[in-house]
Amino acid sequence: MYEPATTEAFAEERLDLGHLKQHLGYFVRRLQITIFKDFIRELAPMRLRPAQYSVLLLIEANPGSSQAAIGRALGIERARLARLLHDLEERLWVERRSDSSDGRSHALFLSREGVKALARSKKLAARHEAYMTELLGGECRTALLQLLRTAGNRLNSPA
Amino acid sequence: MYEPATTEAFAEERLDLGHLKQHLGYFVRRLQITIFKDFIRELAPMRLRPAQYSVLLLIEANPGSSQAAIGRALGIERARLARLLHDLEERLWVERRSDSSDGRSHALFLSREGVKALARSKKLAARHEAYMTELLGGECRTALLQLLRTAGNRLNSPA
DNA sequence: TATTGTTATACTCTATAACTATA
DNA sequence: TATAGTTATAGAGTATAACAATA
Repeated sequence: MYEPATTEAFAEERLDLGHLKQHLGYFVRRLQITIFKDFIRELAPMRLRPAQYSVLLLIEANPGSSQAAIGRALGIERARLARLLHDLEERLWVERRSDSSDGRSHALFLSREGVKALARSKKLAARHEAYMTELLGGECRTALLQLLRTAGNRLNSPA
Repeated sequence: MYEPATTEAFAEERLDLGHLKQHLGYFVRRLQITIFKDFIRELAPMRLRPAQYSVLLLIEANPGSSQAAIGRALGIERARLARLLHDLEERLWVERRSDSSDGRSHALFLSREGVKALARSKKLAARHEAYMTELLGGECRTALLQLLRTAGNRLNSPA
């Protein structure tokens, strides 16, 4: 009657997610963890975490921005951003210059080294994206990206 | 020429996300944070975090499961799950009984109080889902849920 | 040897509060 | 008074390693 085999198979069987299957947050969280783990693994040679990478990209796209503006755009608390930038400044990748028009603000720029480091990081990030695309399938990834942008717009526009 | 107004508007303008717009992980992370914040806010009366809630749901759907099985299903490290369950056991919501067939395992069950607490929590979680649906739009939410489940299956099936 | 569960440690991220200096 | 930036602290989540008990 294959009882032993059946028992073993049962032991390996996936558990029922139950009511969790109805929760968007559960699937979003699992996907986010998977993506970040792979990103962190791929970017490990640059010792760059996702938040640090996102800050570099925003400074690149918006040179001279204040810490407050970067923090608002990325949803990073100013206290945390201050320490994060301190680290990037120590690596000589980011420069904080005092803003002439507002003595409280720092204007942020990438240094030459920062530009080079970001270029290397982008190549690793592209490998990460390629691997995720391979796992998810190109159509699935594209559809997800589209939907998530829409969701982001709807969640942030009223604010 | 409206120069002052233009300057003010520019100061309030959203920054360019730059290359970040190409990264699935960025949008997934932002959505996950938004959803979890609302969940935590709504479930605050139960002092229940997302991970704790997911564990309760899995025990409900799979009574008698071991900690190892629950941890594998949810991707929670056994070390963390041990402390998480210790807390739920202290509240008298979860019971850990020794498994007769395997002396190493604990079989997990909801207590009567646990069942009641979970029922109350589900009502709050439903309010959270309703609010998120309101923000995202029902069609967007349904499409997202569908896509995220597909993504989850593709990411977990090879493992 | 491998697995289950526990304890402990360290690091990241998040959330506050308190403080300064500027506006 | 409000904002920009800094520092400090505490809590949650994650990743390890080490250990005892059991398989």
